[in-house]
Amino acid sequence: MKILIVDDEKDILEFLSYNLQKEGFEIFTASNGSTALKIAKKEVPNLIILDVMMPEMDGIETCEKIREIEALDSTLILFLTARSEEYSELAGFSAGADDYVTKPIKPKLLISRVNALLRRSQSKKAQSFIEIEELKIDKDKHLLLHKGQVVDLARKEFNLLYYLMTVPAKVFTREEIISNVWKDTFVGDRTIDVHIRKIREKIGDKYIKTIKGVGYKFDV
Amino acid sequence: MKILIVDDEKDILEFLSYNLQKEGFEIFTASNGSTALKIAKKEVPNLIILDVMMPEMDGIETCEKIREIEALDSTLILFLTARSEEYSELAGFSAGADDYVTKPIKPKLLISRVNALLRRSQSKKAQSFIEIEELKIDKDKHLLLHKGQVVDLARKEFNLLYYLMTVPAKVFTREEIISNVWKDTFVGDRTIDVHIRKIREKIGDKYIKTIKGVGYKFDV
DNA sequence: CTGTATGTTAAAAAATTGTTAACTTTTAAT
DNA sequence: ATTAAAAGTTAACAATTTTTTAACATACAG
Repeated sequence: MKILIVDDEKDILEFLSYNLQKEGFEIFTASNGSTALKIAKKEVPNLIILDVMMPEMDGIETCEKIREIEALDSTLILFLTARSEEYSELAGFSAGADDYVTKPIKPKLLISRVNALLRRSQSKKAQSFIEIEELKIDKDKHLLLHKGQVVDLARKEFNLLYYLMTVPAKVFTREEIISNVWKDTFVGDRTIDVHIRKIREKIGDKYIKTIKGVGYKFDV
Repeated sequence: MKILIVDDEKDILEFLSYNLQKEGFEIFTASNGSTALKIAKKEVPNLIILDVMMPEMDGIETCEKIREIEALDSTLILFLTARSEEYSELAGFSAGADDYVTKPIKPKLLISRVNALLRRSQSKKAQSFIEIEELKIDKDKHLLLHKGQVVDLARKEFNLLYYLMTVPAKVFTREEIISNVWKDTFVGDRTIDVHIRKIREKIGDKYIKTIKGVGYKFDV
């Protein structure tokens, strides 16, 4: 794994190089934005650690330039910021950063963040919504759209439908449904049926199918 | 751009004033921490350059006091340190500094760092407001406009609304809200409800939606 | 047909949120 | 430093919605 570290302060470059090299990463360094761009183009690192604060071309600007280079499309960018800013305010994210660490840098924390980032990039980023035919269900927004119309579902109804939709066409037994949607509370079988009915009332009968003697499945 | 320079040595004050004035900044000076606080409160400078080593109230202490003043929330602080300290040990960052420069001061370096800092704060400012339909909320100005009219929100109300608006349509759980708006103080669920109610009183019911069993979301 | 599984309904029970007012803390002004 | 005003928090309870159950109806496989 190649990591490019960009900072105008030699102390920090050495400090980070030392700590990351110890972890077995291949380290490149640059002390300003334009050098960083050159090295990045040549080496195509997996991760670039960028100091936000640099004279001339600062981290944000460098980040934006990097994001314009197609070859560096899957390169991760981690920012070093001086003071902890609120996540949602951090300008770096809009410039295309993937994570940030605040100074003063604790080597252990940095290393775990670097590893987490690289691990995460291996697996695809999970989408928060599932879209099947005329139905779109979004867990983050807790929103169900049916033919573009918002459908109001209570929490259990929502969770149940979402669960069925996670694996379309698979039949879920009531047992599976209870242990996944209700977790550790016990409910009778009829309870599930009632919820299914309420969902059907709201989105129509065609989506949820009953497999007699087995359970329910979401299917189109 | 207003810059407040704080140092107990007159020579340095003059030296820095001269160099920064030449760059077109509006300069204020103070020779000790308590004077600095008074001037800072009155002038609300964009940047404060603080000498770490001062008799009585030192730079670190002054910095902490400044950080407690809400009006100076977006004021940047740059430290002057006498000798290069081990980077990871620099106490200034934990006190809320944004950057530091080591003595002896090279005017060119200082100016480029000052410019980099101010540029950063500008780009932060550029994305400090969110506008959705008839609502415009500006974090820096702590200002909410509803149909072009100013709406007075208390601080917590403001922060809560701003937080919800950062990701429109996403449902935030009370847990998320508490850890982001209240940070590390514990409050009961009812407290959030009360704040939500007060916001609704001021901007109407249509914007903040309750997702029963989940949380609240901002949606149009 | 018959027995079992599922559908349906309404009502009870439980959970969640809304609201008010009292109280505490913070902030700003003197 | 004192004090008044504003902001923030909480408890108590009301209102609302969700969830569950029980009872009974219906469907369907064999």
